[in-house]
Amino acid sequence: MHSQTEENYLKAIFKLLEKGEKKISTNAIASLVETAPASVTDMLKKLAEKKLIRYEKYQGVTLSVSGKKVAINIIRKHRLWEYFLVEKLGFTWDQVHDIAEQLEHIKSESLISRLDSYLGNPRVDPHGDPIPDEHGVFHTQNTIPLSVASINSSVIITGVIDHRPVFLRFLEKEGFGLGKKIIIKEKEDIDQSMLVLISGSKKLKHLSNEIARNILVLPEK
Amino acid sequence: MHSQTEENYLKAIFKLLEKGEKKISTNAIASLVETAPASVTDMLKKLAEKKLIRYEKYQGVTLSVSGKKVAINIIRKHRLWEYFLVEKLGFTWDQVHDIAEQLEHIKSESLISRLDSYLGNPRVDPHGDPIPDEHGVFHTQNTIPLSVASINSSVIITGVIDHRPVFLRFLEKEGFGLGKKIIIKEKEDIDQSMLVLISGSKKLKHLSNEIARNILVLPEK
DNA sequence: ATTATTTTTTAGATTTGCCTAAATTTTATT
DNA sequence: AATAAAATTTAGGCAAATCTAAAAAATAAT
Repeated sequence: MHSQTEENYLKAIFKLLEKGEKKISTNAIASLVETAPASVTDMLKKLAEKKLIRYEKYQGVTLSVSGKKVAINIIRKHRLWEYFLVEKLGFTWDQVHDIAEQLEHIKSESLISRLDSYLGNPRVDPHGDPIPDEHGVFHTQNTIPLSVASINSSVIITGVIDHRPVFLRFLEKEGFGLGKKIIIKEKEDIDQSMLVLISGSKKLKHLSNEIARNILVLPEK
Repeated sequence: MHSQTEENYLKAIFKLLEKGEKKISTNAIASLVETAPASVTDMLKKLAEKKLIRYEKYQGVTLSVSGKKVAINIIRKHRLWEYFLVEKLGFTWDQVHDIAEQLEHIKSESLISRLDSYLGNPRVDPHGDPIPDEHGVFHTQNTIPLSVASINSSVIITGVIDHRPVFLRFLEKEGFGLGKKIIIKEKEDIDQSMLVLISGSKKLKHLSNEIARNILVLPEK
């Protein structure tokens, strides 16, 4: 079995790989797991010995097949628990991250498989992030950042990039919850900010490009 | 905050106190937490410094008020999670201990209070053990071991003393689940074994005294 | 009341994960 | 290409929780 710490490192590496980078830097990992770079080096050696990552000094790391499996499983557990917390216990989407961060390390195959069925095998968590299935497969949709949606098009909010509670609460307050349908009415050349209409509502909302880039949407039809 | 290990020591001490002993021995704790006595001594010093226990060398330990509070809260969490695992996820009563042993250390007040309401504020866990309320109060019933129930009396099974999965599976297989009503038909002088009738069933079941002592019942009327 | 046994504690090490400071390597800049 | 800056690794240590072996204290047995 792997320690919680090992699992957190693998998850961090996976997230960095997912974000685009091919080779992952020590510093990037350090900032994700909130520890000193020197500690990361220690852990990388350990993970390499266990064949969970491929690692050569100064050259960055990548996940091995088994390391990737562990990482995906942690993400699966994290997202299933988040779904549980929101759908069954009534938490809001800005409150669940820290609790799921603990729950994701509970070790029991049968627990997760039962939880998955109990929840109805959800495909996405409360932030719209895909929940990998029991084989580690992500079923993703073709979403785009709201910032690149074309003018006059109609889109559905399916996720967020920024997961900070403060951002999530802002969206909630302004009516930009998951599943909401919006129409892009105007876009300023100067700063790429946009005026949008939330389906059902009367008044236009103004969104900076900074914010629009952090909202994922599915174009309609 | 306290470490998981500290929580486990406090829980162990609480359980020993609950079982009758006034002063708790190092060896008893060692066997409950499955560690060497020397390790227990180390931890006792640490817990005493934190004022969670009262400890004098060679004299055993007792819990302080704050230590007791921590212990009861861990037990509350353990039992609520066991209830969840059985009632919501469909586990059987012999499968939930090890998973709850992990879940009990998740730190979040709001999680437990929401879980408690979600489950309908249950009073007892799947083994019939009382679940302390949010103030740490146990609401107990006047149960007795089946072994001392009087002949021809009718009783309801409300709990078990032995929690080993092998014992629980035996009870389940023989039809002695929680809530079952049974009548004591005969009692052998020689070994105190008894013949009982499970309500609804036709044939008498034989129970050794050893087993009857590990079944808790509520006498009817 | 002495001796023997059991229990408990101390002493000294080990493992895991972390740290700071210094050294090394890589990358960027002139 | 040489130097400056940034990133990474090594070295040496620390804290938590554990262990074994040896010493000390408490309890039991003669």
